[in-house]
Amino acid sequence: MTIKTKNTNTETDILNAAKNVFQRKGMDGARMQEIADEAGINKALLHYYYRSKKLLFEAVFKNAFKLLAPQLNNVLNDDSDIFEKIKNFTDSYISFVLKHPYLPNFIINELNRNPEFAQKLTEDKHFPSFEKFKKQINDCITAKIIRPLTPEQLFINIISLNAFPFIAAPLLKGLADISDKEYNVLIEKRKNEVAEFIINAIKL
Amino acid sequence: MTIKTKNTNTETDILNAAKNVFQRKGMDGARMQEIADEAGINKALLHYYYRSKKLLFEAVFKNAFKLLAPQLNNVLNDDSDIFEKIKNFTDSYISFVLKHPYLPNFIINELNRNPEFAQKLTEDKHFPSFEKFKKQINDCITAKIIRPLTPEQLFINIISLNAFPFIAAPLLKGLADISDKEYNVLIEKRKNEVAEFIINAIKL
DNA sequence: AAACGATTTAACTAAATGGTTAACAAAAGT
DNA sequence: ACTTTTGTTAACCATTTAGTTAAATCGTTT
Repeated sequence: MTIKTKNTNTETDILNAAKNVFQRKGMDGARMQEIADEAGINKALLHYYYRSKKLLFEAVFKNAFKLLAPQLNNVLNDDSDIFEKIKNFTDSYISFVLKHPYLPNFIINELNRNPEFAQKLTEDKHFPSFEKFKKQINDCITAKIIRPLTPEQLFINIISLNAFPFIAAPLLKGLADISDKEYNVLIEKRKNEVAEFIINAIKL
Repeated sequence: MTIKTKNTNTETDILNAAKNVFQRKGMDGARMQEIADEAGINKALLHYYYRSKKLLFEAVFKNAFKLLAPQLNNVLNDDSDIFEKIKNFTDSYISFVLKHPYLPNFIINELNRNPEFAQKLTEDKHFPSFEKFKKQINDCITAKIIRPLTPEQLFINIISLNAFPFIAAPLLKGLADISDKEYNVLIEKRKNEVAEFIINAIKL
């Protein structure tokens, strides 16, 4: 068994550098030279590992989505009851994004600029399915545990309340006149408050 | 009084073309040639009216924000009582974005890529102020009309629920397995449902 | 030591891109 | 009428950019 540490390292170094640059600047704003610099290698080696900018970008994007998908599955495919699920999801999602601050914006952004991407994603075997969540919500409504509303709307609301504060951070900070430090405190509190908010909105 | 129709038309033609291209492709993805084509003029004329890509972009961005600001003022600086305000805002905001689908994503996006922009915006005289809303919410809490929560969190929730479904449309369509047509129907329903959702969440 | 893969260097290409120039046309001012 | 200003164009320029190539170096394996 040969030690291919050096080999493997550069490859992930590149991927990591590319992630940083792409997430900061987007596909169009990113420069191959900048990625090479950030990875501590030269531009030729980039093309040695990933033939083109497009392929490198796709690798980064797939990686990013692979990271996000399990988070979404916390709400779509999890066995806990609806209120627990909402609590768990908000807490874990906010923790997750605090660790990967550029990720949601990156994904949403490139998905907007490239809607065929979304199409391709859904065709993937590992793409989260909506069915289980749909059934759970409809069952809760029948059992009069929550107010009647379509699963789709509830899902959109849950994701909106959790994801938007990160995506629109600069705007919201400006509008609500909050400093960076205060904003972080506020986000931290949302781990509980968002769940409460949603539960109050739907509980019967 | 001379008729400067021709003059004025090309200038706004450019601004309009630039708006379309910038909102579709972003600052980095947009090409001056494409803007010129869309405006039906020569590239040199772009630089005649707006000296550089940067200046043209800033003109487009300011215009976009000027369009959005009054919407935000519907929630921040309006005299109606809190429940009416929420209903009015969701209805009018959703109608507004249906007319300008690319606008929220454009603003949030470029604000993320360029956080100094946000700083500059807040310094503008016409930038919405948060004070009135803050007082209103705190008064409602004291009067036991709504549950206790900070005005900032409520504000973030309101904006999130209204704006995110547009910004993340491709992702949400994919996740909840909704066609474009169905999604529009769903958005239309949100004009009422989002307001209900929020009011249920906060009403005592 | 030969062979191999990983990596660097450095020069290069071809296309795209933002921006300029100079000349021309059309209005407006005199 | 003619001069000045404003609007518009085609051709051009300088720079940037993704991507290539070919030769050299270095480390590991055989």
